[in-house]
Amino acid sequence: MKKNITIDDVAKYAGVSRQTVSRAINNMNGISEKTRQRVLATIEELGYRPSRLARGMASNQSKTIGLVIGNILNPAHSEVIRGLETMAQTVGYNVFIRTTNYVRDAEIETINALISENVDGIVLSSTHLDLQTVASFADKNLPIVVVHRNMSAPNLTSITTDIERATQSLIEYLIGSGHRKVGLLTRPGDQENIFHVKGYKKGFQSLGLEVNSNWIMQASNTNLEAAHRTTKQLVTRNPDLTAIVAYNDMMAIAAMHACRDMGLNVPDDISVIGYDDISVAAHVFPALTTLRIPSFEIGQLAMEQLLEMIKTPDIIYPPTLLDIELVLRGSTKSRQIAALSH
Amino acid sequence: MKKNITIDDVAKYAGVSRQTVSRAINNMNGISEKTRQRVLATIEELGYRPSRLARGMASNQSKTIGLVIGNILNPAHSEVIRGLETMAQTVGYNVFIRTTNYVRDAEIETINALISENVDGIVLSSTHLDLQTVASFADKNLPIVVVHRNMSAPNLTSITTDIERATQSLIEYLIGSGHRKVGLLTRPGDQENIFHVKGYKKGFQSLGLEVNSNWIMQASNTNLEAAHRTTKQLVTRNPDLTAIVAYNDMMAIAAMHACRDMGLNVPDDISVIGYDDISVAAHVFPALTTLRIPSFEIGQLAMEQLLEMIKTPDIIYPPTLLDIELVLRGSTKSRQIAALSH
DNA sequence: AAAGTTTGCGTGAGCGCTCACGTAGTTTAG
DNA sequence: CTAAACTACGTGAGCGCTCACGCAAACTTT
Repeated sequence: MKKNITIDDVAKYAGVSRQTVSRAINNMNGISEKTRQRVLATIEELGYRPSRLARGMASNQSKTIGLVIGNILNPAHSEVIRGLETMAQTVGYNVFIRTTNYVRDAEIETINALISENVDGIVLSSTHLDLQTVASFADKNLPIVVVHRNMSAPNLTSITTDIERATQSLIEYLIGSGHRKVGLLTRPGDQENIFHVKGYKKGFQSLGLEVNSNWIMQASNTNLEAAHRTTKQLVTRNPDLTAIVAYNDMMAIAAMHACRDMGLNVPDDISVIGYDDISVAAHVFPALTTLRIPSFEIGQLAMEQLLEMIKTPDIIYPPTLLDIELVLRGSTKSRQIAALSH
Repeated sequence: MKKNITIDDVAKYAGVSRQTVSRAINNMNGISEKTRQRVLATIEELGYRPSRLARGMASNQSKTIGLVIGNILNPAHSEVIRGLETMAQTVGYNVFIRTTNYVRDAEIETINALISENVDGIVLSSTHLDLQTVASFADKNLPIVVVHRNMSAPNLTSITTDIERATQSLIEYLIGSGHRKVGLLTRPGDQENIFHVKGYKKGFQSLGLEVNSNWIMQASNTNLEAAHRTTKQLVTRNPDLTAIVAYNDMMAIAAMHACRDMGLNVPDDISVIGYDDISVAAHVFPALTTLRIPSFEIGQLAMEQLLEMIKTPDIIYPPTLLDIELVLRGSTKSRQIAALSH
């Protein structure tokens, strides 16, 4: 058992006071350059590492933030985590990751738990909570960054993409390229609260077309099996669909699989579109057309914003809106003029 | 700013001493059932949550463990993390995740950093470090569980699968089903240290066949682009391969893509096999034949073992070896007798 | 040259817990 | 009926830091 070297050991060894060592490691002033060098040298020599726990206790800053996320299996989520963690590591912060399986109450409980664990801030991914509830948690001592949802309040900001508008554009694009009957494979939940659904409907409406509610189908879960099953139902119910817009790339891959199972060729019989542009999207067959969400960047920016808010609280930081880009690949095909004349 | 309720507040309110409150929340004895109930009631009433930091300071147990992993992008790794975290959450432990990009020195530095952050234990995934180095970190105050590598020492154990043996069996199976020229798409590193390569060679040797070193190709990286590129080179160099064994499912998917790009049909012209059985493997086209690694279970067991070691140190815990199962899907096809007569 | 200002350092307190004791009151053993 | 052994609490110390001071020495200013 290695004895732990404390700040007092360093102080004694360097012949200075505890506080002077503290000044050296925290780059505070009130210490001469000469002393600082000497202290840093002894720190190096003794292999001293300050205790995160003690620091947290004394300063009321744990250098830890919490991430509350539905699940971590989707590679797009992993990208967000990676962005967050990359940023966090460079500034010496830790991340507690907590999964909620998208259960609302679990989110609240998790946030409370994180507070009691003295986190300095929280990143909430795709929360189900409303602005008021989230804002009630946000505090000068607990800034919150919400990801994938647009929110703003004191000590609360967000990093988002405009899924609704991007989906509307996508629908307009699909219709413009000859599609008429476009299915939507989406997640469970109240349709009024799903940007994916709202944008889909707006797309049709903006072109003066009717939306057939049979074309919208919500999987019971965002996993691949549910997506596969639901796509089969969707296609069975609407055999004349020429395109399916999935909720994300993972579900889109399962949707393509389901189409194959139903004897449909992608993209000749039916086009499939996903969201995220996860790394496999370009490698599956057919390669998946997708709306690229900059997940890594979202994670990075979330951490950056959170750090800003920790440093300077009580300011209202404007939400960040990142662009979504349509990446055309082999899973989509335009319909010929014949269809347009219809 | 909500004032933090401390243990002293609870003590005062319940009319007992600090220590009695501590006894109540930690289920220690030396407290009557009646008092315990009363204390727990006031805790509930005041909404008291003990500070993880203070607890850690006082007890020298931070209830936090560290995970050192190469990257988190592979869904198989996410599964390990999920298993670890699921287990951790049920016992109130936190996990610090640190990525190293598979750099050896980063591993050492990361372990040191985690130690200074007072973690109670460490899980090392696919480490490059040798037994001696890892064992030198392991300590009664810092048990270590190594995942995907077989190691054992005091306060050090491992959860693994026998990749070498499974690969050998796979090769034997492939040859048994008529394949003769089997390519290996593997990761960078010294071939002597890659179980994947060792098992591959053993498979041929056990059947008295020559291994052609041209059939082995190491991607410069484990990402999809490198796998795609390397597969093309592998196929170009050996146009007569009838099967490719990839390092994992992600790389196998990229390999299938590369084969298509080269005008080869999978599985008619060439079979492709991966490892892990990640969730998309069953949904890509053709569905991927793979050696299933129980990643979630590995994560769970790693956490369980670590908790055991934290509770009862200085015992040698035997390594755990989990089974690998061959999952046959559409990406493989046996070669006909014609090939066997060769 | 006296007074004010800055610079460089040290000291005590305390963050919120747990640990190792101490001490009454109660039960058990001989 | 008394000594020994619990049971149910309370008390002081301390984990390793930072914060808010305090206080000399050096450096300006008028």
